[in-house]
Amino acid sequence: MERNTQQRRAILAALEVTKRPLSVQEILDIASSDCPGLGIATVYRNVKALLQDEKLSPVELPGGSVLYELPGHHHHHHFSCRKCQKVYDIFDCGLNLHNLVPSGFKLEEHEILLSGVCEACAH
Amino acid sequence: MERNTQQRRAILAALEVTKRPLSVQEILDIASSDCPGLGIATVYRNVKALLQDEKLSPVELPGGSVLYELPGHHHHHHFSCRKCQKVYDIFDCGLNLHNLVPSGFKLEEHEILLSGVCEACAH
DNA sequence: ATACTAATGATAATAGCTTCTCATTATCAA
DNA sequence: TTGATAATGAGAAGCTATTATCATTAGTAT
Repeated sequence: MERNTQQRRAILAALEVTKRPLSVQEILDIASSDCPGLGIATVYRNVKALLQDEKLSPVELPGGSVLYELPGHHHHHHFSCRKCQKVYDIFDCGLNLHNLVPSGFKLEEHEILLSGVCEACAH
Repeated sequence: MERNTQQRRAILAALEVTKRPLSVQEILDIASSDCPGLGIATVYRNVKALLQDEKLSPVELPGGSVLYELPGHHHHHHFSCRKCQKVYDIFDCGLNLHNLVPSGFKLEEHEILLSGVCEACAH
């Protein structure tokens, strides 16, 4: 059976309170204030379990880092700050790219990654 | 001084012939037919040097893999095949996303990554 | 052709991140 | 409460990608 531990509650609380995608290390740092002594292995274990239960969504960034956020949002994009490395959710999606970022944010670059099946593999 | 070795020629030839972004491992595999015995360390060394000389451009994918392609193209996007994992260049960019992919290709997903400076860091 | 030395190939070492191990702790059904 | 055991923390181990080491090879100026 699955136990409702202090550690798991602190991890979920960190994600709920922060409202943006977090790395494993960020989850550890934030949840540690609720739960002193929290170990990195426990964060990894819980993140893995939460992903399998679909209580957490991965956000994969170019460069290799993976962040996690609570699911339930509909389609949205992400804004990555060049200076602080934080990643913010962007909900509006009219594809006028400059309108996507919140006021005060400066959009400098964007990347579009398309995926699907290429011609050679379509058969 | 910089020497024009058989290995470097084979590495550049692999990128010229293939006309799509390649991973270090793919470069090794393809260039090995021109240059049997080619070592992975040599590919890393040459890729690093070519990047510094801006004779090669990195293509960073969500999930962490980094591919390399010859520069000189103007702004373009990439199409990643779900089945064969190959990445193709997409040159047309009208932002009608379905028009971006070549005929015969099936567009299933796209990701947009915006980046810049967030409000908190703008000051 | 020769000498100098940059570049190479094989492999050891490193780095960063993630998972495993295991003794201990804490949750929860009864 | 208590007993069974899932979950934890600490650190070892594993993994993957990249870089360093070093004896040997090969490009280049002469």
